Amino acid sequence: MMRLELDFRSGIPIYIQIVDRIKEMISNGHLKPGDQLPTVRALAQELRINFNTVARAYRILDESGIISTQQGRGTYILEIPPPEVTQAMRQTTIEALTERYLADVLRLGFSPEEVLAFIHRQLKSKSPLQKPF
Amino acid sequence: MMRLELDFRSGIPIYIQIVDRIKEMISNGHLKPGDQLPTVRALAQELRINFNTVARAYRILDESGIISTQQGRGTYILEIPPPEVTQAMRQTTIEALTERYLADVLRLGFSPEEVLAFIHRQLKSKSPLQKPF
DNA sequence: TGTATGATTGTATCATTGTACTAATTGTAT
DNA sequence: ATACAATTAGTACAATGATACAATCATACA
Repeated sequence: MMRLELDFRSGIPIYIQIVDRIKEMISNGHLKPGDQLPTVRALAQELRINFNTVARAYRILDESGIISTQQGRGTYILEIPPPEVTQAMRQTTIEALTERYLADVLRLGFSPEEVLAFIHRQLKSKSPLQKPF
Repeated sequence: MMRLELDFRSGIPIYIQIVDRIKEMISNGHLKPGDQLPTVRALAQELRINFNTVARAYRILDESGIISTQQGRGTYILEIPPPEVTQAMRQTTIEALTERYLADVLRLGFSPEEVLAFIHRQLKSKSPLQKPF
């Protein structure tokens, strides 16, 4: 149960209200990373609204990188790793990733030139930013 | 233990991700004909997903003639991966590998230039190129 | 050997989850 | 009133999970 109250007379769209309440609950610790949010249908029933409205709110939060919605699984509050962690990961991770990538690709029989060509090509048509859960 | 990582936020269905990773591992020799894959339950537990999702991936690979799943016995890489399959896989595999590598690395905050520099550096220290099995 | 039995494997089916698309409703300016 | 845009609802769908099942294997024992 989600103790989330709406004001239907405020003129503020419901999906915005949901977004704001959930942000609040994360800020004040009522929701913690890893917590599962109610399903769109469950929360919709609780609030007596259509589940698509909840889905819209969830989508906004997802695009903001606050939650992770996964079809068939549910929606979860995202872990937000502290900056120093990601910074420490940066160096070791890129080395490991590159090592592994090159090993795999060379093992496939591609030449270094081909690999570079691929990198260049895909770098040009790149849409950035997705995070693993 | 199966080095197989999923991205629950990519929007790409999990069963598709599993199919792709296994194709990759076959292409680059990490999996060889005759090798037994993890049981649907074992892999599911490792990935923290439902075993039916693994089963779905295995079924697709089975229908593609890449693996053989046998009720009560397990699933195995087929002895003779169809040539046209492996050949076609080679291309899609490098594309998938590259795309995933770049996504990972760019997410860490590296610029395309830095990535290219890294690649160049490691390619130099990586002496001869190997042939595909 | 042969067979009984329990464990382990993949399979089938349906429920539950979020998604996509479209239609209806509501608010607001003209 | 009308038109337009934003919001909400209806419907169909795709992905994942839960549960019960069938086939095979491993083991013990006669």
